[in-house]
Amino acid sequence: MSIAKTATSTQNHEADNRLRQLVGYNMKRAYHEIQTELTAALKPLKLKVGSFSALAAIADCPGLKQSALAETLAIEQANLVALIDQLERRGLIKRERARTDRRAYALFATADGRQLCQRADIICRELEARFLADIPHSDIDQLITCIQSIEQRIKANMGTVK
Amino acid sequence: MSIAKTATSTQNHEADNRLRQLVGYNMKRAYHEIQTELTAALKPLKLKVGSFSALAAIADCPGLKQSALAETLAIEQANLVALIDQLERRGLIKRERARTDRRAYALFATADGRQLCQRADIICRELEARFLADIPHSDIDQLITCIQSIEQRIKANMGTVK
DNA sequence: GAAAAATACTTATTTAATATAACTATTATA
DNA sequence: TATAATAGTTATATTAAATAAGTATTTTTC
Repeated sequence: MSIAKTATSTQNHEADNRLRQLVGYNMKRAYHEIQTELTAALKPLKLKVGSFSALAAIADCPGLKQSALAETLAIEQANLVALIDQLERRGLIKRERARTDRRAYALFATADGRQLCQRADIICRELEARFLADIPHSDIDQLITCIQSIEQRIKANMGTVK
Repeated sequence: MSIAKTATSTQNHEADNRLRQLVGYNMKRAYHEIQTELTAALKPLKLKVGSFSALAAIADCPGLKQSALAETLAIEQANLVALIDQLERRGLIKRERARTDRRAYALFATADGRQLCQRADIICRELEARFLADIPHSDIDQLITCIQSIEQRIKANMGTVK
């Protein structure tokens, strides 16, 4: 008599064994955890992952235009507007009409914006340092390189093919 | 005269240099690409990333209960209901009242469900194989291990602290 | 130089994933 | 037996992300 491999007998543990072999599934799960922690950590600054990303890019690239920012962060221009609006309302950035192109806005972080960005950046780094503790720097660099190369490969190879 | 480091002079490229040093940011960007491709690849099977995950877990763990599935996939029970409903309506899985606990449902994949799961699984693997080509298997294993350990570290260390 | 096309941003709307809260039925606990 | 906890459901809210259409301006084309 064959014993069915039921949930009870397998203790239901590791029902996602198959999925765990996929890079995508693991990345989704890990990022979800990171995102949850990061969102909580940035809350005191009234920043979210998205608004911090935008602020950091603007602070690091004064005069950046909205369209370029959207491209950099891979978000739709349309979705950027509210984000930028909020940052501007809080006095963290300002919009200036681009001199060469009156359609466009050049974005600049204010002193307040740069300062808050710096604080947020430290929070992010410290958060990551906490859960990356014990992992050698070289491994982390390698991890980042690997993840970036996956992103690049998909953007380059996919879509073009089938 | 100091030349301001404006977007024009920096070509706006790499405004996310700072963010690129963060594991989380890179993971978000990479996963977004993966998810887009995977969603498209599964579309012919009328499966999404979420429904495939649920189907695979059920197929691999016959008799799994909904609550256990939700825990495994780290999604809310409430959000699982519609997912399971759809899979059941399509005849890919069936719900059976657990004999020992009439509150609970034991979930089983049907023959159709197992077959579709198999096809979807192949699609996922082939997709990943395409963008992981050139990366040695050992590196991929290491990558997955690293990502999983990050997930585990966060779940273990965070929340408990501060 | 004028018409047409493209670009930058905005607005409004939709979709999808996720989170939360309250409810019923059943089981476990005190 | 009363109480609390669990499994599933329903309804709702929040959020991120995608889409489509509109205005102003610039670029291209004839």
